[in-house]
Amino acid sequence: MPLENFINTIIQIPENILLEVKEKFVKKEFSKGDKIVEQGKVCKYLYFIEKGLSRSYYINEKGKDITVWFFAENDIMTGVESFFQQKPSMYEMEFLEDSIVYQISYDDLNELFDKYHIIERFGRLLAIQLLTEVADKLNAMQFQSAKERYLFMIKKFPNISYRAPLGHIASYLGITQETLSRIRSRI
Amino acid sequence: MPLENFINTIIQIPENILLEVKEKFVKKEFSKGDKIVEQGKVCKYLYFIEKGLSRSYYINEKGKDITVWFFAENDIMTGVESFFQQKPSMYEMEFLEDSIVYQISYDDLNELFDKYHIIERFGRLLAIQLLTEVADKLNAMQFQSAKERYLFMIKKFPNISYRAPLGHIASYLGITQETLSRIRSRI
DNA sequence: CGCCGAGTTGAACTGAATCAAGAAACGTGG
DNA sequence: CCACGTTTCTTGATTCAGTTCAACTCGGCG
Repeated sequence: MPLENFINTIIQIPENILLEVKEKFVKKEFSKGDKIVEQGKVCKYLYFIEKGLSRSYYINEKGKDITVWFFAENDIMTGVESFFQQKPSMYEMEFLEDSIVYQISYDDLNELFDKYHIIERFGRLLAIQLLTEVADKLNAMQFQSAKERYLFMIKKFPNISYRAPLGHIASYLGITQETLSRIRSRI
Repeated sequence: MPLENFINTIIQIPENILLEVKEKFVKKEFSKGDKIVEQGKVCKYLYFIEKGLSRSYYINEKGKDITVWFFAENDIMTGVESFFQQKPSMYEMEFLEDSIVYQISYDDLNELFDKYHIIERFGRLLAIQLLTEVADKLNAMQFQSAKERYLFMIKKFPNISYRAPLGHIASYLGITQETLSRIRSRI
């Protein structure tokens, strides 16, 4: 089971606790276009994506749609600051494909954190892993050309260009759609 | 005591445990120019800065010195991936001012994580806080002009421009020293 | 059919990089 | 306390990657 495998890549958890964790994660299906977080509202769940694709994004001052992050198979997805601090979200989140996910509510997750030290540890290690990923992207954004960033992204989301519209990918990379189109045509 | 205050801003910890935590953090003084992490070596300690300033940086393919992050009063400083996964560091770290810090070793910290659930939680919440900071900078890097980024940084490190050389600040912002000099002259 | 959103292509423009030369500030030794 | 070399900062001229604006192509679908 993908969720179980994912947890195991981070930390080994005793069978009985793992069972309880899996019980708290509720399987849900979403359709392409479904929104799960709205700007200004609190993000209620943390999701594990078994199958499908989603993104977080916001509309900037100039009315432009900016993709912040993509989430694909075996990713943990949530509005981190909104979910963990239960405050209004800066971002929206929507599915780009019909998707199968497992969701856990803030209260249920905190119950697990309270009850099991090892789950708290799992949370810490997961946060550190996410931190590393964001730091990697920051580094890429800061010191690589548009083309290098595109190739860097392809590594993390190998088939994203067949799955997400060009405009979303471009804003994720911090470039315009036109520039991305030109980069692509030269490969 | 600053370290204690800092911990309290994240989570309330019982007096007796806090005492034990404080015992594990060893006070140290460093001089301007001292290196505490070298590229390719494992980062041994996590530091809390009571007074002073430091930075993490690396030398890129073209031989350019790139500042990754600054750490000032009341910041936690460490090479996150190197320290927590005990693997060779990509970065170096050095002090830019004579500094007073409290350091804790990997083993001692893990002992605390093992022993006290609440410290593990503190670690998780801290990681989430760092994650948010890095995400903020990523957002700034991606969608703001050089000038906006400079002003953004001033908020986070108010007097950095009197404390760190221009070149370090420029590479932190992802721009050249010349560009930063010009931005400054227009303010 | 004809419209509509998604992607492409072209031309002009611009913010920031690069290259190059000086000016200031800084610390170390005589 | 001054002189000298080194590091730090500024300024100018040129170049370039990527933006902007605008027109055009293509495939899908009512």
